[in-house]
Amino acid sequence: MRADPTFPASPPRTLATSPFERKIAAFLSLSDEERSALNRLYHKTRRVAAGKDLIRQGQKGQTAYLLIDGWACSYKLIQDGGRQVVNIQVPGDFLGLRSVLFHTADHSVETITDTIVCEIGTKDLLESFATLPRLATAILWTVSRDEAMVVEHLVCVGRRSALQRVAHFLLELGARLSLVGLGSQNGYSCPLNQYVLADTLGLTPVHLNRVLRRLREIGLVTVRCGDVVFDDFDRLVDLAEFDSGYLDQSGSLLR
Amino acid sequence: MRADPTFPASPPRTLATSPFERKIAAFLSLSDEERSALNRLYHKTRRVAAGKDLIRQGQKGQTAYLLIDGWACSYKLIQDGGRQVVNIQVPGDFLGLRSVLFHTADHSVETITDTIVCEIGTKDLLESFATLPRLATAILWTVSRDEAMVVEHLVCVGRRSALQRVAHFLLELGARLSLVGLGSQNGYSCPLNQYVLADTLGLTPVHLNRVLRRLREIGLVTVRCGDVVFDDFDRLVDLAEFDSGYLDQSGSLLR
DNA sequence: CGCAACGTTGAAAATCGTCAATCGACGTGG
DNA sequence: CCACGTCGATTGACGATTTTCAACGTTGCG
Repeated sequence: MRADPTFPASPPRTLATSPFERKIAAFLSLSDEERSALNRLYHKTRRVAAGKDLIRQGQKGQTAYLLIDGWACSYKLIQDGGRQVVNIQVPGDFLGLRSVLFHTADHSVETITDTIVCEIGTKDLLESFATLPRLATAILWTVSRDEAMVVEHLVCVGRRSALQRVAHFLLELGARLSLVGLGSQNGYSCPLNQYVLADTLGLTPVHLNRVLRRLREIGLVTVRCGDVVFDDFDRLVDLAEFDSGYLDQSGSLLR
Repeated sequence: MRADPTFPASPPRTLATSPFERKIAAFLSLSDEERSALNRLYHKTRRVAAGKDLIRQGQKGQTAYLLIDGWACSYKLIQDGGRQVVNIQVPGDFLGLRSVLFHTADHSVETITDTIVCEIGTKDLLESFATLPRLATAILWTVSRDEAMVVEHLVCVGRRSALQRVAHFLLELGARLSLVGLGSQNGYSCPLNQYVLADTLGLTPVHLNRVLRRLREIGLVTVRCGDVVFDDFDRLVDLAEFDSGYLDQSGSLLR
């Protein structure tokens, strides 16, 4: 196992108790008061089956969620029936946070596996800004980080070949999962089927399948049966021109 | 001039004095106290020549700016020397706001025309959250709206044909310019050359040129000599499947 | 004049999508 | 138990889109 700054080998060690605290631990640490106020924002915890729309594009007055366990994806529909998956969400990520300030949801969120989610009281959240400005900053950081990920996704789809795109995506997902202890440089468990991957990467399922085959044949990565196995991590990073700088925001402005 | 909700015919009438106030006027109106606190955040106003990098990817401790006059674009470089333009900025837009909370800038911002920009004291901005929570909400809204635009851009590049992509982009830009009184359903003045357009839309300049020719030949839109002229607005909206819902956030949660 | 930036075009090649079909795994109802 | 349908993965053949390479025209400017 090499010490590569582009890929954290182990999850950060923190004593954070909630998923959100864990997520922002690299950015700032909350006071006890902020911590307890935060816990009051978590409402019902719900189990949601795989393949359900949690948030529906065009829906008014939506709620936001925190993803506790399982996988989800956010996507936008287009008129011909296709869709573009904007982001894959893994445990610790917010769902629908971006458009809490919008009247109607501008995207949908669908569960990919069975999940456990936690409702966020968005009105409480906004009102808590008055007493907890550092919380406001933390939320702003979260939204900014999400945007950074979408931007990198855009770069991938706009300017990389299909081969690089797929490689880059698999590496990025691995890096994100490593941050929460669900992946390593060897690989990770991944419940995404080829249709979701294709919708994410702006490819057709058929072409994605061929690209995956090629990546497997040249000995870089194997995606099969719900597992991603990095056969040659270094060469894969090289091919994808992967640099996790936009993910690794540790040591930020505030502490 | 038809009354089409997808394209505001005239800019909103407000008495807002600063570009940022004008921008968020549809979302919330600020008190006098908030207004004056906001004005204290505006530092030096600078003139910047066309073609300069205002923010450079990888730079540490960057400043954010408000674009007062002129055009700019934010982009990310890729290793082979190419780039992906993430967004075009027009008067009233922020530059570099997304990564104020990041140690190093994750993207670059380049001026396209001669511009006038205004430095934002980002530390003051974050500190002002303590006394002005509504300002925090407004900033969060701004970042969320920017993200919504990037998401729509991603959908364009990932799932639309080159023809639709170009048409959609020209319409979106028109809608944004209309909001600040710089465009209409007839068209607008546009200083973007074909290289910038190509880098924005994930196409080669050569192919972009052919697409523009086709759009002109079928009588939809003419892009020439720094002007965009909508020859058949309705058919263009139809082709692009354009729906400005993600831009028009008027009537939001707060007032 | 000569150079540089931008726009334009043609021809050939590579990439990617579409259509159609097959295969295996899995669950469900008869 | 088995037939059947569904879902996801896979492959081939073909066609469309997009890129690449190369060249040329125009404009503006030192």
